[in-house]
Amino acid sequence: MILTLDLNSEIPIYQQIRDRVVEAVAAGELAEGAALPSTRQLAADLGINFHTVNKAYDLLRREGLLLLNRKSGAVVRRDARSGPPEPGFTDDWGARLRTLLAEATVQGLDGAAVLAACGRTVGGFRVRPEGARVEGESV
Amino acid sequence: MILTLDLNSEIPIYQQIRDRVVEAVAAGELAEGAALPSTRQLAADLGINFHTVNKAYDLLRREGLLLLNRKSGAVVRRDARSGPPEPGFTDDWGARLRTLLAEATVQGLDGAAVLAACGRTVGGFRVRPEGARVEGESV
DNA sequence: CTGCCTGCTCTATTACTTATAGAACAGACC
DNA sequence: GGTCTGTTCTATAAGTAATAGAGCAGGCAG
Repeated sequence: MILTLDLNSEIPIYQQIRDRVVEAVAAGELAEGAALPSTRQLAADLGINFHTVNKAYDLLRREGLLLLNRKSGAVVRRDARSGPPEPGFTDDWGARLRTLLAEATVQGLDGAAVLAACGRTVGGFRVRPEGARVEGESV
Repeated sequence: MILTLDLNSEIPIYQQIRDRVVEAVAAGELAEGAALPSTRQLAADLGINFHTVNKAYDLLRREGLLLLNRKSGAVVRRDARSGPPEPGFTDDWGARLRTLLAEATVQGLDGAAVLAACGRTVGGFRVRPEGARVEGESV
């Protein structure tokens, strides 16, 4: 798992970690059952505090994406093939989608360009249908 | 401009105001040149502090969407027909799009469903090509 | 001219968030 | 026993969010 962060970004570090993990799972780089680095390990690799990684992992756990325990460490709990969204997710997500697409529209991207960008992005996911690099990866 | 906020949301109020204005412009409810309520007026209508509205308007101004001055008050500076995006916008926006679409993918929405949602959302914009309710609106 | 409304700026306070840090505990594994 | 794991506690410094009040300069209607 190559994880690139921008420590100078206005986006909180723990949020960036969360986003990168979500994207990696969507892209098929991390499949269900894949092990993530331990909080202390990842923190050391990224040069940040392990509490920050802990916060990111805890957020991912609350979102249903990670399974955390002393036994197995941090493990991916679901991916794109694990089943339909949990109830309540789609409404919230739809609202955020509306805001984001409105932003592009307002800035002058026409509907076709917006949809093309969406298509390109979605097409970029699931590039590794069977897991490559799912276990014992380093940052 | 009907502006509905959730004061109990985890999303900051000033951010919600910004998002609603962006969506209204994308939907054609506010066209270039349309006047928005004054900061004090909107704050009173929403039952919040005028500094919070000020912060939202200032954010919209920095994004190039609003024009603020003592003469004309708050006026919409651009809409979907005002021209192409400013340089640098698309990269940042694309990254945020990637994160958001990854989130849906991971939660089990398949590519077709995601693109359908995008299509529906974009199709919902620009419903009023010529401005209705652009001037002197209340909240 | 007066009064009012406008954006705009300043200080200030309270509460929460972010990121840091250090310490400790229980369970698993070799 | 030693080392790794997640987990939990306290603590601190810096930043953000939202509140509040005061004031200024300019436009404009009366």
